[in-house]
Amino acid sequence: MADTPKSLASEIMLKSGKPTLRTIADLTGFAVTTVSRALSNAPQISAETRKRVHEVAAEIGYLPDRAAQRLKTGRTNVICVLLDPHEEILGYGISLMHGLAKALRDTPYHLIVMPNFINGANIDAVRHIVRNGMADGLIFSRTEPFDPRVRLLLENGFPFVTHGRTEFTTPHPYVDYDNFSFAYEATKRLIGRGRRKPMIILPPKRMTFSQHLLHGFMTAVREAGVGYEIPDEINLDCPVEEIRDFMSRRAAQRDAPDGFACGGEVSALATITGMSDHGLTLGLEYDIVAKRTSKLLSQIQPKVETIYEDLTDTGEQMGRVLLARIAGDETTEMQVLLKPQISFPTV
Amino acid sequence: MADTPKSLASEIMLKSGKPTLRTIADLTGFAVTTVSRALSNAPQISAETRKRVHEVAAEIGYLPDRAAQRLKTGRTNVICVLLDPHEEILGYGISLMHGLAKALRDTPYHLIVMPNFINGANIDAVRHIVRNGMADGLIFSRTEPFDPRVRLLLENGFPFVTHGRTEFTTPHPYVDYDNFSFAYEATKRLIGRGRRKPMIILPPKRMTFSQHLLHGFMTAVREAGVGYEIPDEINLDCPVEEIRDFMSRRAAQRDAPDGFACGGEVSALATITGMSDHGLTLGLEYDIVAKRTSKLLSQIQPKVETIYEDLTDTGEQMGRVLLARIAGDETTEMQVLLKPQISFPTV
DNA sequence: TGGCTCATTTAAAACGTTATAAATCCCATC
DNA sequence: GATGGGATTTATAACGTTTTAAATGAGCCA
Repeated sequence: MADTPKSLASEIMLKSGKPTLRTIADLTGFAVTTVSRALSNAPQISAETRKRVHEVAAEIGYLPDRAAQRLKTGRTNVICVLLDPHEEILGYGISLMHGLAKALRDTPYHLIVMPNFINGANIDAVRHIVRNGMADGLIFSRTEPFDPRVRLLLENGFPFVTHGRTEFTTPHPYVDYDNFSFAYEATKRLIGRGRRKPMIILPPKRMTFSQHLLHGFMTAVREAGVGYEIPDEINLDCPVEEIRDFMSRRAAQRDAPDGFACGGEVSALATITGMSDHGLTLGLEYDIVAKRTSKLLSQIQPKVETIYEDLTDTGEQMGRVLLARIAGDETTEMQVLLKPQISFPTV
Repeated sequence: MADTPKSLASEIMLKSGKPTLRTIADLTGFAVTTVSRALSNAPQISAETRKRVHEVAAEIGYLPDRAAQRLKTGRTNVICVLLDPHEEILGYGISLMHGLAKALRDTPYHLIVMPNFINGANIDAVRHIVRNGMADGLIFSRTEPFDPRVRLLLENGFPFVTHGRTEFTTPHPYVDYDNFSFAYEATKRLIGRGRRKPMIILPPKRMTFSQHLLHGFMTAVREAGVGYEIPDEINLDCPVEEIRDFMSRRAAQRDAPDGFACGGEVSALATITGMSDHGLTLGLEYDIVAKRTSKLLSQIQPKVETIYEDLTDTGEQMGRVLLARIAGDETTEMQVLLKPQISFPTV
């Protein structure tokens, strides 16, 4: 452990642009191997050496070269998130990513995004990532009961966390929102306000959470013994104008619904607009209870009752679970079901 | 150039998990160097060899190892996008990223996102990326006239494209929206509808495009010789409720504005809500012309006139410009100013 | 002192690619 | 029949890290 004079230190620093293990080795007099070990806190390194190496590393601002680490270890230190085009609206995707990034802070992991250009579960991207080891873990939303992406990942033992559940018998990590409870509670509130014919706007049928929402809705409806309606023509993924037009048409017909459980803020706004085309007023002729994922709706339309889904928290939990899964941690609970905050939260 | 029998081929394939240059070399009988050259279409390789190597590579699904390439060349094949928390609303950030990803398709570039957790231009993230060569190029929004990030990047010759301009004398690549024209046109429309006291809701003053908007607004106002008002208490980054409350308060006072140029859809909705608190109706007592970046507003509130800003296109152009900048292409125009589509586009 | 163990440290190889420099080969030319 | 040169191909050395196996040194007992 040579005590390097200042001049030598700066000379060594100047010669090499970016500090590497070699730089620290030259500076301390240790071998590269020792430096590597000291920095990764390997047990066989003496406390004194470890301390000295850490000091020098901090001083010269050493940062391990990601490419070299990745090449050697096979670990990429990359988490990949698959982004669906439907996540564009109202910051859905960004909130999730923000939460993810929060969980990944102070870890070596980087977040790379792969937007899905084609519609539906993009199995090709997943296969590509798995086959070529492009990431250490995968995150995606909008699962289907027998989602081919989940099957592929399970078969290959590739770490991932879904936002949404499946119906495979093999359990896998997920962080999901309890959409049954949401729909059940939302519908009960509508009925509680005296509405006798609630309608629910569902996501496309193929997705798992569509079934959960439907189930919650039907449970509430049957318990109360009221009528109900489920539109076939529209879903939460439809363009705003289609939902609005549908509501407008429907309002003009007989036996129009008098309550709406909306799975998203946009569909709630579209419903209000469509209904108002026929002079129907929110709070008077009908009510809405909607899922709230941003601050927008409840501020713009305080008459819409909302139940909150915290997507940033969801993202953060997904990150946490994925890191545990990658680390092979068996103690962490890998399946998280987030309960709706049904206690009328204020923004 | 040995013609390898099938059995040997499969044997070689089996031995090594992931195909590498070595695999192709063994399969074709060429040296690793030759294979590398053939795949990168180096001029000194014979057409015949090149063809054969490409064939085999395609057949076994060879993909170059990113880590090895990065280690050797120093190029990361990564584009980093800095995400501001204010980009959360209405899919602003996601649209941009979608466009970016579109430009990066069929290139080796991956898109990594770094959300900004602290408020304001986060120079630390930029310094970290530059110093440690974490990416080949950088993308960010919400520039300030003398944005420290731009200065740092210019000083280091690091490739980047901003969404927004600066006032540095050294030119740098940007893709911006002509916010002067937007504000000018929006205000003229308000005046054209007979409004005599327009108001504009601006982004925080420190950002360059705030000045552009202000300038456009003032030009229109002065040309027409009408009154105007510019609120000091609120800006486009404010939470929805603050804008709504402000509008509500302002509507109650004397000489309330009768026209609003809104730089975002959310502020437009908040304005409508705030005004309606005092029984003022859009289209009757006042008008709004707003910037439209999603399908939401114009469908929900057809009475709000909108002028479109295509953020997906913006992202795509930014990607295109950045790739050209990285490639050192001098012919590509590095400064793009997107004109508002003032011709009353339909969604 | 020699031999043994345990605690540290080290040298060398490897990950998969590209760059540099050197080696072939083929053919035309003297 | 050598000589030179252009066209191809190749061996070797890196890039910065981790891993494997080997070396060094100190302490201890015989």
